[in-house]
Amino acid sequence: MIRNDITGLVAQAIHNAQAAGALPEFALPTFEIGRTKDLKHGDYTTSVAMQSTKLARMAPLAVAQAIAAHVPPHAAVAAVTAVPPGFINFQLSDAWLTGQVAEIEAASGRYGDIDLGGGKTCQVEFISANPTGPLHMGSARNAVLGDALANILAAAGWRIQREYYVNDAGTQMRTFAETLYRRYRQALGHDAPLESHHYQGTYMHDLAREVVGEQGDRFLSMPEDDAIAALSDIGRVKVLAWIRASAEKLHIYFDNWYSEKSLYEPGGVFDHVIGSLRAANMTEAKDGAEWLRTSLFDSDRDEVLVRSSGQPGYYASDVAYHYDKFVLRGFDRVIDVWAVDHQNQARRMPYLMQALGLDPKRLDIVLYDLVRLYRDGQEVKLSKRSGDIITVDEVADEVGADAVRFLLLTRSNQAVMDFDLNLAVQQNDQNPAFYVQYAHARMASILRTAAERDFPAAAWTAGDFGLLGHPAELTLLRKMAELSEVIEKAATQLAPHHLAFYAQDLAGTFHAFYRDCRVISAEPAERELSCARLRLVAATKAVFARVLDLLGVTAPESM
RNA sequence: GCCCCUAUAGCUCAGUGGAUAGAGCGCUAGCCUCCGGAGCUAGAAGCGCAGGUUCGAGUCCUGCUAGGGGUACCA
Repeated sequence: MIRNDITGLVAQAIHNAQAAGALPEFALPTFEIGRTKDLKHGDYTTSVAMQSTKLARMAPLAVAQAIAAHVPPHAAVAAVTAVPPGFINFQLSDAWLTGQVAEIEAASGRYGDIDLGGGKTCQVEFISANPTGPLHMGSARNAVLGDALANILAAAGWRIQREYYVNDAGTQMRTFAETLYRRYRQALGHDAPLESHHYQGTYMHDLAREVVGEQGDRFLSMPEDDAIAALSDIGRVKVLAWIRASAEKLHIYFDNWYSEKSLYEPGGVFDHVIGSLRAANMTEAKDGAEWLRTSLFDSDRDEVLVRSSGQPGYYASDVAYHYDKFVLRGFDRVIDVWAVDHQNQARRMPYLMQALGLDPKRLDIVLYDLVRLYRDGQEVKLSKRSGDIITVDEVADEVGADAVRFLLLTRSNQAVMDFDLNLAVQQNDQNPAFYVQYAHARMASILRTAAERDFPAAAWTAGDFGLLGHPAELTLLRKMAELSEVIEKAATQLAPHHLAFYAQDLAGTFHAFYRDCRVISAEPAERELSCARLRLVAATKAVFARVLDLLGVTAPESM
């Protein structure tokens, strides 16, 4: 990307200035090229001169001037200026900016992609809600965050796999199956009251009736434990189908569904990993349990792998599952998306990596904060236990998948988020999701209108973008040229919200262009300019569609 | 108690140690002979408190206040 070119120019300029005697010899400090806030300062800026004053034993502005005077020429750079107190500013050339139209076209929908990943593999594991009920809105943030992250990392050069980890091995699953068994008996007219720890939601009734419809009463004659085991499998499959449908409603498609239970099959991953941990002397028997010796690392305590009951603990699943991800399946990198209430678990993950002999940096845990739902100004409490839940399906049906996704993505991860159901459902200018979609629809409309007014695509696809030069056109081109930097920031910080804000910026910039520059002109003298502008509009539409695609929001041709 | 996160405009939120802190909603005043007014322009309005580091702090450090979360052989 162009910013990297400028970084290289600055390094070269310092070297040149030193060779010419304009600067004393000193080691190149680490410096960054930043975006300016105001165009009057150019497009890019660096504070390297101010950082080097002590090294150079010169006034900051004098250092800046010496560097600026030795920047090699570059086609994309129109001006390099040194200004008080010591900034060096770079202005992009109009020719480079207008040339981005051709770059966008050549990228065919992948404009702004970068290569941070270098084609390495990265698994993004997200949602992973217990398969004990429908997907509720608490999981929607996880869903949208994980999916957008996967999109963004793919644009940043990683080969992505999306995985759902099915927590089908623990006591939650057992409780679910017991509940289903009782509801099943109730559905057949038997007395089987629920206890307080069972799932109270009405969906369990529906599930039980469905099972009765398909399987009849055959589980009544079985021993209770056998019936519960059978119902556990049947129920899990049905609930996972619900979850899959809900995810698809939000435009989310998983490449793989991984069963926690499968870790514990005889001779399976767990047996394998605990064997190698024992061989490496990484486990220790203590108080009747078997512990992973994580205190060998930065932790101040060990963690239980096998409880004194003989059952593996939860940490054992984490160990075995991540062993499978890294060692057996060979992912170069793994990202787990977890709610902030798992923060303590997240803290322990690096120790697990070290115990397995893996570099902890290959694993990122993305924590996100809670979502508080509001309706009519009142907070809507979510409680799966009491059955008082708001499902993803309800909200997606009411609000639309695009609005859900966009609104959930316009917050940084680690901030408690208020989600206003009333606001989201409004299909008007109060809803930012519609603001960005409207911009895309407007671009589509301009191209349609052009075709009706003697500007078919064939007339302008070779339009001369060198005719572009109006400030509003250049501003629009500048904004589009930022995309690769936004993708880099979002990918590096694992923070998709940067894309959501960029989408709003880009929409605003386009609307300003639309106001200032008439695209379709009937004047013969302006026909060439119209063609150039139509080409710009088509390029903008492509960039906008790309951004919406990364966010998982549809780009409508009309609305 | 200890640990983590958060605190920016009336509201919901952005803000990679840099130059005059931004956006949407709401409020005020304007803008359609002509490509989509679901749009645009202008205005009022803000970094929780106190120190520190730095040439420079909304951003880094310390303390305080307030809110959220976490501190099991649970999942």
